[in-house]
Amino acid sequence: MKEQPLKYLETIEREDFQKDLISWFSREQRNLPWRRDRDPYKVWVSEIMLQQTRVDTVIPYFNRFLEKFPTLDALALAEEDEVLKAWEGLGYYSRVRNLQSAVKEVHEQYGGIVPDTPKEISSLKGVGPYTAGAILSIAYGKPEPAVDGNVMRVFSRILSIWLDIAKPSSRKVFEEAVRALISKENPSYFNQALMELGALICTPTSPSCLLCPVREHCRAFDEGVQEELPVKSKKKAARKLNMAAAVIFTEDDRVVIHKRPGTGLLANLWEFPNFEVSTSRSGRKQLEERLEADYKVDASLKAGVITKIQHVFSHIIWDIEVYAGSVESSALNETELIAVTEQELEKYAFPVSHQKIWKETKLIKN
DNA sequence: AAATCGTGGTT
DNA sequence: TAACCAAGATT
Repeated sequence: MKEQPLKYLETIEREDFQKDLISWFSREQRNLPWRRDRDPYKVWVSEIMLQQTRVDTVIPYFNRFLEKFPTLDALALAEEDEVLKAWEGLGYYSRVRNLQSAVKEVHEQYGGIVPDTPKEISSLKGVGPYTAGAILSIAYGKPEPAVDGNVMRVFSRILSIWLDIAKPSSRKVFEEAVRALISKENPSYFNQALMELGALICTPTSPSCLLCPVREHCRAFDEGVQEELPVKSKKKAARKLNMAAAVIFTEDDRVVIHKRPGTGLLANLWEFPNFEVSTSRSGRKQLEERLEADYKVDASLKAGVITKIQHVFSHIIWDIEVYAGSVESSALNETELIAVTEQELEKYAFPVSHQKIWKETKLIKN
């Protein structure tokens, strides 16, 4: 016998639930820049930025991004380096490369109009099940589920669903719940209200049940188990990597940088030359060897470590020793390394770890 | 299914 | 402070 995760679904008074939820959202929703209109392009940009990212972090990025790329066509025609620069510091950079790729597709294949069918919109790069549902419901008023972490948390409590929400297979169960309960009159507010509720009231720890507009519909509150839900397995710890980075100046006081590969971690961002190193030997020696082996560049580095920087990713921790050095600018010809002025550095998108490297180097240099 | 892919804020 | 968390998608 299989446990029925949606055994309480039939007990929800659908019309009452919708009304309580939507009227609360109508009263209490935050005034956010992407809620000023329903422009599918703006909704799209906001949804991509908000993936795994807090509202307060996104707001200034969203405003700057829309200033720089006000329309879908403007983004489609922009240079990728400029787009990455606008994303600098937001993280998960493949989001914005996929976004621009998809926007180009809409520009060329759909006449610049974001498609409004699940099949077409889901085929766009970077648009998964959540984002497809969010755009379809918020921009086009279609009754499609948009199941994110908030929605899984809210419904795990309301319907007392004890599935592990960290498992990919769980999402479809929550989508089924949303399909059964979503308002056909206002799917946009219904979906947004679930997320707003998760963000403001039905929080991961210490949910404010006494302020909750749908408390009377909540099975977990009824049973006093709201703090036990949702069930979420933990992911394994990040692994540490020892790195060494070199801030290398040319005789005319330019700085040597390198563009990362187009796939993988921090794809297409710029960086100071750096390598994984062994702790058993001098980081300086290993750097010089790798600069020669990988880039055919004969640079000379100073002996001491300038500074140590730690940078934590989701799945990796970089411990970086930073060295300074110099090179003849003519030695960089025909290599993957380029030398730019300090002023020009500002135009290149760097990961935060390398922003730290430059900041610390400048502090010590001056 | 489990890893990969960033960063900053909170507990 | 280490762990956890935040409007996920891709491989």
